[in-house]
Amino acid sequence: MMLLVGRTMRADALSSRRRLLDAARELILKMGGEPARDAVARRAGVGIGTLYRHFPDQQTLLHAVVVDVLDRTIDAGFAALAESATGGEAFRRYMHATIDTGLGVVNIIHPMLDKTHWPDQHAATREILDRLVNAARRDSAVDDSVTATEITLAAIRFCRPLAIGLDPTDERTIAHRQLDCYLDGLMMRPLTVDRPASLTQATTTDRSLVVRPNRSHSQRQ
Amino acid sequence: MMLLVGRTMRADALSSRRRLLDAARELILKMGGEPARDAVARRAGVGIGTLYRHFPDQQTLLHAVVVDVLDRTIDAGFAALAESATGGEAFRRYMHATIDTGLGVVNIIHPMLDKTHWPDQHAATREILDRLVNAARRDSAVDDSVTATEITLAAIRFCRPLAIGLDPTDERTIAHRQLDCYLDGLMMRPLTVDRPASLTQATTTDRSLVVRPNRSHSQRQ
DNA sequence: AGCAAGTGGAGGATTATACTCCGTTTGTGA
DNA sequence: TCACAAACGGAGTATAATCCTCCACTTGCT
Repeated sequence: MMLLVGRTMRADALSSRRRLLDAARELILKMGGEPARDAVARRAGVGIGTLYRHFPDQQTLLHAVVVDVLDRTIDAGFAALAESATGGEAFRRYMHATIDTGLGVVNIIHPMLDKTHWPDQHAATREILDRLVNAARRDSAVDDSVTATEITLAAIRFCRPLAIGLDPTDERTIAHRQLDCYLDGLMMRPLTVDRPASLTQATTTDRSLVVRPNRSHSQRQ
Repeated sequence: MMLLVGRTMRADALSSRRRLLDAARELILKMGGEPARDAVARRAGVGIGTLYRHFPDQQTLLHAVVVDVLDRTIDAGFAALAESATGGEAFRRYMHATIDTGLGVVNIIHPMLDKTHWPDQHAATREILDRLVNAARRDSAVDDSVTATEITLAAIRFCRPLAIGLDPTDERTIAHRQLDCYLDGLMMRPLTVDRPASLTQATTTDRSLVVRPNRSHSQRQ
């Protein structure tokens, strides 16, 4: 009767669970809030009854989505740390992975859950992020003004769909390309001025760059 | 009986209209789709009856939102072109303005409107964007691979709220800061490699930079 | 083959949204 | 200041979406 997660689960149940978690995550990222249960089941391609058996209430579903996303992101974080040559590369790799895992969903869901927690995953995610930021700092890929919070906010931004009806492939391509530009900008931060003179005037040969963290934003408007 | 837009309108009606347009725009950006009429009125702080008097149906409302946003963006575009010293500066300024005007709403709404158009505003917006991109290219602030389409997609990304319950001020600050990083990355694109060697290794003095448009994205996973 | 485990979806209860109507309030011009 | 058209607000009803249960049917596993 009771549905146990793990090896004891039947194959089709496992597949249903996966589809439901994916569907829920995608809908939350799209809508920016709690998705309709029917919509989750429809998108997952399973019956509504199946959804209710796996996740008796919304809390259970949202909690499972968070744990799933965090687990997958943690894996990606370890892989990035283990397989990258530099701190900057690991950091960049991790950020791209967060688009695919949908990490941003955690921050969107968080305020909707009352007193339900996931201490292990939360601590692990936080620790990995800190390690990645520290590694990137150590290699001078980013300067000390780049914080874990800033990174988290970027992850949320880039994992949300644009809501203009793009197919998933295009959506993904665009997000990764935009993230790359963002990271380029973030990683050049310590050396940038409003813009390097070499970029605005092709004539000059002066490449001395001034440290100025806040750049053009302060001069806007 | 009929509500005419313009000088003939009473002051309170004009104010209601403004509040309604702002509320609708914000909700569309937040939800990524058609907002509930009641929600629009509630957020605008006006009665539901007032909404229906101003905009008898959803089409009328959405159309008005688009025209309003485009008009304000066009103004910002002219200001950016007129008051900026370089093409790159004008371009950057315009992009920041699109966050404040909420330009991205146009692309979100577009597919919902059947056969209703706004030819003047559309043409003007397109022309200004082209002029800005061309000006930026002319000044070598961006290379030729940067297209109007890419810019439009970025505008959509950065004008959407993060959906994590931030207050409007923080939301705005974060968006502008993230956009700045993105633009830094975009504008350095022609000169970047995976990352300039000077950033990853403090030791080297070699600043010769190789042209490679696609950079790190291609090497990701 | 057999059966526990799992699925799907009809259907009734509940809740949200759409829209109208009319009594009350308010801006404006004389 | 007054008078009145213009505009406002929101109660109330119709309609639609969403929630959730229940059980007959299907399927993976031993």
